[in-house]
Amino acid sequence: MGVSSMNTRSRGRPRLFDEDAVLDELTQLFWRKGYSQTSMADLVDASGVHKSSLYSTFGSKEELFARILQRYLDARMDMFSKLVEQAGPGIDGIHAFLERLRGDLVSGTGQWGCLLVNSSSELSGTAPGFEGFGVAFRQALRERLRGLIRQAEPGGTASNSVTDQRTDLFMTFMLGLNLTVRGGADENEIGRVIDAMQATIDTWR
Amino acid sequence: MGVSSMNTRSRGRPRLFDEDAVLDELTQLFWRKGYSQTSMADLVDASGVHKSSLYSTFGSKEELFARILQRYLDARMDMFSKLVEQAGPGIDGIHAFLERLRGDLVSGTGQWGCLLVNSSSELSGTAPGFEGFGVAFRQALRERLRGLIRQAEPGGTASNSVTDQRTDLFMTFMLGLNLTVRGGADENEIGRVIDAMQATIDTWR
DNA sequence: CACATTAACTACCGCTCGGTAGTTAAATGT
DNA sequence: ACATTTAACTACCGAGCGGTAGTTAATGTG
Repeated sequence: MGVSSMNTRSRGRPRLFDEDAVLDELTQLFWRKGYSQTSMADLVDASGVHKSSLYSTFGSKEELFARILQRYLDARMDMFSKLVEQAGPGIDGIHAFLERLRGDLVSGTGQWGCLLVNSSSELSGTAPGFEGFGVAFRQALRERLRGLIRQAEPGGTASNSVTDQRTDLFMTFMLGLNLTVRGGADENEIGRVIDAMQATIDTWR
Repeated sequence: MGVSSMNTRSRGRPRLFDEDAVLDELTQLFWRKGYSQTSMADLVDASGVHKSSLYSTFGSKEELFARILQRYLDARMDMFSKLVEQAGPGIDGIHAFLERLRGDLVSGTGQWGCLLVNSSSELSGTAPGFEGFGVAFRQALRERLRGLIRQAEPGGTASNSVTDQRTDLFMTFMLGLNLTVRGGADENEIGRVIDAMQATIDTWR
């Protein structure tokens, strides 16, 4: 048993593309255009991977999208967890959290909103197998946001029910903000909306 | 010139279908399934009107949808204007407004969210000719909500900037609420979200 | 080397999509 | 009665859709 046993590659011809890099590319397409407006031909063009390779690697378009959604969910929840960590304690932590978002929403992929939010809206009422996912994603998001709000009350001054209410309000605000951004709001409108929430959060002191 | 001159029908063969009734029917389809997931075949089946009649009456699918969107916008803004009237003055008026919504969102067409919100999310980043519509619709909605919030401050106790901030917050909340509803939230989750907003509004007294 | 395994690549399939030409039917105008 | 106008209805089109069979090209294994 030499070191070569560690370096065991899979048997046949090796992949010419990096799976993660391709998934990143395809994620952006679905994110920007939505599920049903993105064709397999689009995915082929964007990735440079031939169609049958996509199918043999990821299965059907629906399976591919399900995997991309899960991947995106994991990444986004990790990101939120870290943002909550970095936010710091106290009401100022929530302020910092929101200010961090402000910069991300006006350019780049931020303009497309959140893939989970968009998909939860698009797939409702049509897609089989995606019904429960909107509920699940909001639960995951709520957990993180509850952590953010909870650590803003170091002395335990707020009751659980107050924390829960603030969490629900904050999450609903986050959803609405994402929708505003995706709906084509300019930097001014986005700024005003965030300012409005910051003012409300300030009353929690 | 007898009375018959008042009863002047158009020259050719009369329509067998009622245009408004058909538009109502098609609106529900687009509302539930979204624009791109609704095919012309779906529209034919739902309306009972033959395909070429739909085309000769409404033009292309895109034109038909644009008309339905405008129609829906007008109807919804009328509805909101009336809801604001009925709400009455004071903070209790806003409470009443929200309570009125609570019942509408748990069943029937309310479960599908708002066609304008859904479409503003779906059409962003793909649809040509629909870019500015999300901004326009949020402006129209904001005007109504500003009226609601303004009439809750009879003594002029709040400055314009405070009114504007509350309006932005309330509108963002409304968008998030619609998204939550369309995302498959049950009556409990919807109730909690509305409760959270009611609590915030109560601090405006 | 032959062989098994896996991926790249080509070519194609059946179906649905949005859209339209052409014909028949029902009303009005002269 | 006859022409005109408008709508209902039939039949069809080219393009794009998601998906697949079959072949060629690399790799590891014996």
